[in-house]
Amino acid sequence: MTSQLIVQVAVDKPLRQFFDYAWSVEQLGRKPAIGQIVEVPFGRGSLIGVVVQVSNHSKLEPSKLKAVAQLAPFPALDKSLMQLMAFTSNYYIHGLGETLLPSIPQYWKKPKNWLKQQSALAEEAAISQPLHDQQIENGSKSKSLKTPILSDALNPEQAAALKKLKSKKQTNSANGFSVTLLQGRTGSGKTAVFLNWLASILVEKNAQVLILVPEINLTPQLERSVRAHFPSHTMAVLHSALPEKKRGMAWYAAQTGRAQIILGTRLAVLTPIPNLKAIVVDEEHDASYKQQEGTRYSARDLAVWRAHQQQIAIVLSSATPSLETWLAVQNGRYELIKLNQRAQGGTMPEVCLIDLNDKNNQSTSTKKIHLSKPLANAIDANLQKKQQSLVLINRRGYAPVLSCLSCGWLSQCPQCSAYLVLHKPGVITAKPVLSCHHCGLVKPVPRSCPSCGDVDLRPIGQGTQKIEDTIGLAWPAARVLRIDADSSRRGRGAEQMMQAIHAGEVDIIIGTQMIAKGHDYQNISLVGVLDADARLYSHDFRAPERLFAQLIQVAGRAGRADRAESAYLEVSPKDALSTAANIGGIIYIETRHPEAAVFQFLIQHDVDGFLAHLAIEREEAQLPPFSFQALIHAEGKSLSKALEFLIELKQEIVSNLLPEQKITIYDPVAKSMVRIAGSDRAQLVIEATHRNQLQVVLDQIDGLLRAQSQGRISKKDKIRWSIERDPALI
DNA sequence: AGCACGCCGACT
DNA sequence: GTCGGCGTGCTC
Repeated sequence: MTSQLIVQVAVDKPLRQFFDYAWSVEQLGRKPAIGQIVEVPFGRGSLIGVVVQVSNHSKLEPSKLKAVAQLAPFPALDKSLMQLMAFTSNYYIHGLGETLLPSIPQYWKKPKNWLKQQSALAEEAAISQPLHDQQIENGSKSKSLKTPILSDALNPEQAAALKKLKSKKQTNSANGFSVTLLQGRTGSGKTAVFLNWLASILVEKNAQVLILVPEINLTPQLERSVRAHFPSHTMAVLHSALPEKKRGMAWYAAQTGRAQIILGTRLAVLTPIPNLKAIVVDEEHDASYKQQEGTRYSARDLAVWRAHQQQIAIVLSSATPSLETWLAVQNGRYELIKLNQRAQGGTMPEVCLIDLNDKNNQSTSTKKIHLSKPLANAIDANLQKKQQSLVLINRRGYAPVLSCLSCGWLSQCPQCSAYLVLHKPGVITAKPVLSCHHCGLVKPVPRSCPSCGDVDLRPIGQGTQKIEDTIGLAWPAARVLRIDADSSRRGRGAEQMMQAIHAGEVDIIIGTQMIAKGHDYQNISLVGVLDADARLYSHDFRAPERLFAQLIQVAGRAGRADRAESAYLEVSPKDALSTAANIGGIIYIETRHPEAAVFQFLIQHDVDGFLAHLAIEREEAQLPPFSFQALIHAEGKSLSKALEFLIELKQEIVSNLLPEQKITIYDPVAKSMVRIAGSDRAQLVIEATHRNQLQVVLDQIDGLLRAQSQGRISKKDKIRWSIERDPALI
């Protein structure tokens, strides 16, 4: 006689409890296993859940117990993935079910897709087959297929880096965990180094490797080079823009070990990869590794945790490392491998600051009113040389900081290292106010500059909205292409635009910061950055770090070596000399604060100098990574209700706080973008000096909030709340 | 989170 | 007289 088997199942509901179900081995044809994906009856319908515990008894009356209805047609999620999920759930204070289930592709949450036999699924698995198979199928040998880049194709610096990475495996054979920062400027060949390293790991039978990339629009390019490097390996690509079935099949290929290389965006870090042997996080500093909904995890941080837990090596790659990673190197927790040369021998672009305070730089032409004189002249010259120019503009979405046009004064918070943000009348009070998003200070808007007395105070970033329209008018003969975030996000449009750019069908490209990412613009010799100040002076203390990374990236685009050839082709011999002098490209940055550290280090291309500078600033201000933060978000019908909710919460937390807990709880503040989709949003910043103390307090807060809520909506005033640990944006 | 049950207002 | 508001409680 078989004893009654009970499983506990996690479901995708904002409940902390699991649900008990009976498991019939006869009916289901399999023994219960933790990690098994199941269909269970729930209420009047049914749900997909994951088994998180197996036992032989339930506290529930047997009559209330229902039975597991069906099993997903693949193995249970492996133990180490379940541990990763448990960690993620605990660390980010989000239910296990709400962490587990969103990580499973939609396709597999539809039991009608479970009917297929495993053999049929294996055939459909979305993996790119080894190239020799495709050749046999097609009956043709493609000449366009690149041979893998072998280590002897690397320059000496790359070869040394590769050797160092490979040696890690032997020296740490007992303890396979290591984190290595692969730091090198754009074009230094980081990709070739880590792909060759992965190749050495894939020599092991059945080994799987994970490559994380920031955005979808970056993937096609890297995907191509990964394919080219691994002609005889299977690969699965995972990102959220994939059609449902494709994503399901790619996930299946990873989960069943069929895919040797898993390439994906942040969500791929939560993919089951049973034989994972190495991880690469490309562009590790990139903010898109941060999930901004549901379980708000950092894929980079989870990747490091996963590598540690599985005792494997992880490589973080970046030209401009995050301060967190850079400091971990300084502390000796991570290792560093640096690439300094430009792999293809190009030179670095010159960075030129245009001081907007200087009257000589201000535009004289009415047509080019939005552009400084030096930049307008440079574009003129570039057009004559038949070279492409890229103009980066700023987009709305940055909360305006108040600035004095005559002396450069900025509305800084007297008690924080953040800037006060200008709120329009009616948002916080009837009058416009300045408010600090860190500590909650609210001040009236000064009538004149507190520093020099001038009355010409203006929000930074004002007046750049229409630049897109007017720049086309300034050069009527030029072929102007606009690229915005939306169009570049959609794979097709972006690809076509890139082709047009590469084909030389475009003279001036206008776009937001988004366009600086990922793509190579091989013919661009001039980059203009308009209104960089709006991204420098922000209520968010990480703004300078992001701006620096973006500008370095932009500079990298302008300085690619290949461009030199095409420049020679199109320019007469006489001009060739001046063009040649210009080969590294030029990047012009318009600013009223040329003295800012960001720009000064940028001129020198001094990434480490900038990071060292940042580290000192952050330590002095006791900001992350020298402290640990969390946000409590609140969203309700009115700002006052949302603020009131957080004020009460703060009082409760403070009264529950133990004296030894070194926790700072700031006053609730309105969010930069207060109103979204008809509800007002506010937030509360919590800061701790120790990670563990933050964990304890956040667990307390979670308990407190759940006690007075239904799901994630408070009973009183129906405030929707959420907790965000290690926020990337404040 | 859904979804049902349940007790008070303006209405085909 | 009912249709329907959303407050409270449950889901194995």
